[in-house]
Amino acid sequence: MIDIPKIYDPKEAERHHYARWEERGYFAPEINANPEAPVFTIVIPPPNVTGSLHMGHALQHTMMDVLTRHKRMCGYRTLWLPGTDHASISTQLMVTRQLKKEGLSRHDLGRDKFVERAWQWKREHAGQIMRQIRREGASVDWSRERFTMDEELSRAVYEAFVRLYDEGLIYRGNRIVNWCPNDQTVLSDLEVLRDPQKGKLYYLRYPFKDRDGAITVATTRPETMLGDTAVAVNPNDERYAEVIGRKLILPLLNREIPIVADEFVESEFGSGAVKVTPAHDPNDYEMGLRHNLEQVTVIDQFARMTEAAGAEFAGLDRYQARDLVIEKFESLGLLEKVIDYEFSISKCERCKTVLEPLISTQWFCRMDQLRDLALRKLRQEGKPRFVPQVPYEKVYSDWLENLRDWTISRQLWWGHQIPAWYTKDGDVIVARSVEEAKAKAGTGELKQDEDVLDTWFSSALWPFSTLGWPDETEDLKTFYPTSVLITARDIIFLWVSRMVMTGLKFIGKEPFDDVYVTGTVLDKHGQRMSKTKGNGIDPLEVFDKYGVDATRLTLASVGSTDTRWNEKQVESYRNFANKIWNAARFCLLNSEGAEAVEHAFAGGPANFPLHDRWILSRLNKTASEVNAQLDTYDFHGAVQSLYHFFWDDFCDWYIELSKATITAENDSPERNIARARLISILEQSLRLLHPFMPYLTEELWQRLPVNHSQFLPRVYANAQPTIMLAAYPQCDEALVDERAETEMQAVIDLISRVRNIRSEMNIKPGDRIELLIAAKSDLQSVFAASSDQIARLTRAAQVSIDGQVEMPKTSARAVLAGGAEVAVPLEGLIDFAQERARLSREKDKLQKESDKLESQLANPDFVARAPSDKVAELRARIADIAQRTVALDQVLEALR
RNA sequence: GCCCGCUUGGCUCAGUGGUAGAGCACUCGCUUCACACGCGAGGGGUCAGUAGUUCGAAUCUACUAGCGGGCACCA
Repeated sequence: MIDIPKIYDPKEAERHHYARWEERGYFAPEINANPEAPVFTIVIPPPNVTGSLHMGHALQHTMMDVLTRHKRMCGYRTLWLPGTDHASISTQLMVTRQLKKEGLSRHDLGRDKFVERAWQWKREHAGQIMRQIRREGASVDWSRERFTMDEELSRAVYEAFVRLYDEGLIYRGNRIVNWCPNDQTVLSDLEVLRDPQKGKLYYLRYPFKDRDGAITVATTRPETMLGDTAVAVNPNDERYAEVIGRKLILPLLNREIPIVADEFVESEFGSGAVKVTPAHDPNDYEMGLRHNLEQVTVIDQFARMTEAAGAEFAGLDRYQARDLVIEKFESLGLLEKVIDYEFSISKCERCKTVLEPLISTQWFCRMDQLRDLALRKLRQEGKPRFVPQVPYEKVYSDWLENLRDWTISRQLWWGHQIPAWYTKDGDVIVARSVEEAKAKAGTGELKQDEDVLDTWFSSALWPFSTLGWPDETEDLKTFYPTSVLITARDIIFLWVSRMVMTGLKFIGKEPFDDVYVTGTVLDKHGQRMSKTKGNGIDPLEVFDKYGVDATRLTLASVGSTDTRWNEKQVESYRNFANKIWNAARFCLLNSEGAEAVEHAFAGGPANFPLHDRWILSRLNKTASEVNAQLDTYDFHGAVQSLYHFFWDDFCDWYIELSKATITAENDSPERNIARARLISILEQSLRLLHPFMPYLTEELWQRLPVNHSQFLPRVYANAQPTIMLAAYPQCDEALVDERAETEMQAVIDLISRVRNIRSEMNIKPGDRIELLIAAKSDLQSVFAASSDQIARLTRAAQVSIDGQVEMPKTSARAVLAGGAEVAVPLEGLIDFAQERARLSREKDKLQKESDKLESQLANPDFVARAPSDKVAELRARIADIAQRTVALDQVLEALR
């Protein structure tokens, strides 16, 4: 006899199957030998090499794997391509930290050695997240794993850079940028964090040059006044109309600065006059350009005051300088007032340092043309298609419309060094390689730009650089555009939009048909999980505690809406996994004699017993639902359909209904065919479940006494049987049987009502009862055919069925839909009062429902305007209730 | 300031014009020969509020309130 534990141990299954799938090459698209097969492609959003798996990854990977496994089983050639990105800033941060422990700075090491250390660090750490992805069960094709700094992908980066430069879409310029004084690099607008702060607003007086009095300006950053080169007012502000053009004396430095008029200034705010610091504020920078103002840099790249700030300030930290400025204004009587003020401050997304706007020379990518490509694609062809469309399509297009040029250089060493070289004369040569640069320059004396590119620049090329671009590889032709991108909403701008733009630019096709935006798993208080808050849940710990499959079901259920983490939910899916395990255990313990399971339902359903026709109908409807749900990214709905089918239909009813035949001692053909059918339904259910629960389903499927290769399409002729390559069940319309479902429902209702009587009349579970059933001809034959099962499931010793039955007075009764009645004789046991109360409650319920329906029907507008089938349906329901009410009245009368 | 989302039983969430659902929690009864990570039977919601559209609204529209998010920022 087979020995199967009562409790499913997920670790056992997780240990074995993944390695086997991977070794045998099942994840690679080549496993499908049909060159005509449709193609399904996903590229993974590359995690940082520095990172480890968090809940967001687990969520996205679950959905990607569900889709990939589903399509693979549906006969597609599927490619899910894994990889990581090099994460310039964070990796450099990590390596720098490591060096610091050795008492070294990156400059002590020098660029080459530093980069070598970074590679070493990458080799040591990339393995971790790759192991974690394996643990998830992700069916990614490891043979195509990529890293953004691989030679091939780097080639794509340089190619893209050169092409964009040659077209004038990349340029080098001197502009105001977001500078991180800690990381010592520029950041793009998207890497800036806006952090609300409680601060102060300082009102400073600037005296006129040639007359008494002063103009008051308000500022949150007094130290920047040292770099002021003007004061601006609104041209329509009458208060200041006559001072426009006059000169002020900038206190502390005694610099002469003009009063200019600019529409940007809002008269209502502060004093209505704005100090202008072109070198240290983006808006002032713009204003400075409009009025030809001098740019005086008073803060340096370390956020310290420069010589230009004056001898007293030079070398001070910006915050020390602030205090000193205020102190001096106060002593000069030029500090009008200081008020509390809330505003947002720009911080570095990674290290949270307050950024310093600085003017510096950087490389930029012009976005106007690229943006237009993306917008046109969206407006004319609706691509890519966002799911859910609301609100993401609008979020995406709104952002594109207001797009500014992208700062792509970074003052870092780890990353793609900008492929620009400078000659001694200062000429710039942009080329794919140093050799090409030398050839272009006609000289070997070149110095390469020190900076590297923003990591997102290489990520933007990911959907095609990973497939071999710029070469026209077979992979590129076959797998691009990819089918769907699954990602979190916070990188729609950083990443999704940029991939679309580069894809359209370089390939002429959008990189993916669909973009599915997942919801976010929040903590139990509704807060986003984050490292700094320390409220994150480690998916690996959840895997350990509840199993990977249960975790996957939980995450798939999140879908596209934010959901609070609820461990009880995982527990319930763990229980579901155990339920599946035990259902299979039952089937296996009763599998002796079951032969040719794949032919268990041969011969068509016409002569099958009701419960077989019913479960086939339910199974095929479920297959239909789940296929449709997965095609529309309704992960939550698919999980619900599967859960309901397996637990409620298959376990609670089909298995129970089958037991009468299956557990028979004798080796009869009826018993054996019923056993085969039970296993067949289980086998198909496992295939339906597999994309969500890969480990459990493989484990059980392998144990089934079936000819496994029968379920594998021919294109896998050389593969060992595995459920992951078996065909995904499709709906066979011929097996959808509404009549069987209606009839089965009547049987289920009957059994439920009798159980209700047993419970309410306090009949002991072990006590056998007698059932008297009265039903009209059609229902009568249905009940008659199922009488053994009815007896078993109501624990009845005897079941009598007839058209008309004399119901004993001492019986508990129930009136069913369709006018059927059931009585449970309870000689001497029945409490008349209790039974009357029970039936009255039931009658009240019916009455309430009937009243509601009647009032609807009483409305002439309803009858006139509602669709006729709705009206008919209503009438039928009323009639049924009326019939049942009459019957109930008779029973009540008899109990008097 | 602009834009968006959410508000359904104690909790976490489904449900998008026609009889309010699930899981968990709760009550009662069960060591019934797959499963106590279980089985059977129950209780519990005027679907945030107001007004409207409609024969009919949890579902569509408008407004209000609360919560959450995005974007732009006022120095």
